[in-house]
Amino acid sequence: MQTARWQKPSLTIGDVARRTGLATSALRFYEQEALIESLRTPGNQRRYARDVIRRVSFIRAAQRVGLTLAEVRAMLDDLPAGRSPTREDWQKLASRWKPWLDERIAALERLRDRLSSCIGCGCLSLDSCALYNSGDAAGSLGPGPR
Amino acid sequence: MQTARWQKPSLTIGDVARRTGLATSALRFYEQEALIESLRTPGNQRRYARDVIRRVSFIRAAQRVGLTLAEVRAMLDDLPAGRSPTREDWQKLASRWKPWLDERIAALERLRDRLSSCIGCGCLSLDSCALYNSGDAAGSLGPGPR
DNA sequence: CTAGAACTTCAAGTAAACTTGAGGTCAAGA
DNA sequence: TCTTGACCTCAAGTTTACTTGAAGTTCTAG
Repeated sequence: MQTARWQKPSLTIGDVARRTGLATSALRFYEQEALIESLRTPGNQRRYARDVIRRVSFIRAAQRVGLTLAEVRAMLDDLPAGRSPTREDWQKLASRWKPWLDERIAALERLRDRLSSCIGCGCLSLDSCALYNSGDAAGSLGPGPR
Repeated sequence: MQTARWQKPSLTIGDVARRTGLATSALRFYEQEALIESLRTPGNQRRYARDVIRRVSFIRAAQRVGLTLAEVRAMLDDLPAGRSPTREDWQKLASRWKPWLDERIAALERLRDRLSSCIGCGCLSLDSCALYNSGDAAGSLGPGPR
């Protein structure tokens, strides 16, 4: 077990795992994918700044709403590498991604509302139902795996 | 090319592919996964009822908002196999899935609003920012691939 | 100083959702 | 009838997002 004896900004990978709820293997994977960073001790063990916990939380939150890690990386690349992000950095990130988020929210609401309206309308054949007859058909997700 | 000479409810796999925007391989895969059904010609080729197009559209809409195929199958299993779905069938399906959809919509809105509020709040360190300090950390997605 | 928990790398495995390819059959217009 | 595009099956490949395992190293409490 790691005790918090050092006041230096150096969390072990186990500390970060415990605080974020992720497995250490996932954190190593994220680092490999350039989503997070770490310093090394003389003995080659990873040490993380506290920032990383917030960064990981953000990654998970974004993933949970359907962004891929590649998309998350694209988002995080809008933030500066060395320094703390400024308001302008966030402005850029947010304006870039708000339309995407809005679109996704709208799609979800459409599905939900269609489901509900199908209950209300009492259509038995469903031929004229809004749920079905709505240009949602095409492969707007593209090919490949999800 | 298939001409629409028969008025029978029998679309070829190519017809369905064209109308839904999916690849034929995807349709075969869906059938293998028991998401859709087909009849066979004497020559062993698939023939689909028109229903399948709406069913596929539904599957894609649900997938687009983040449901896995397993979840979609669970949804569709709420609908009867042989007969057309009644209002009660839809009622059951909708009441089952509305909370899930509501939760997902809320999560997306949270992410969007946090992003926006971060712009407005002008926090440079982001230590006290709502975006970061909000019990979103834990692995609520569970282990395994996405 | 030493036991053992925690860490290291690297290779390989896994699940989901398909796609691709090989090798062959079916069907409809010229 | 023949040709050719559309269809068939089955096996293997692909991507994403990780996990698991082996084999070895580091760190720290006792």
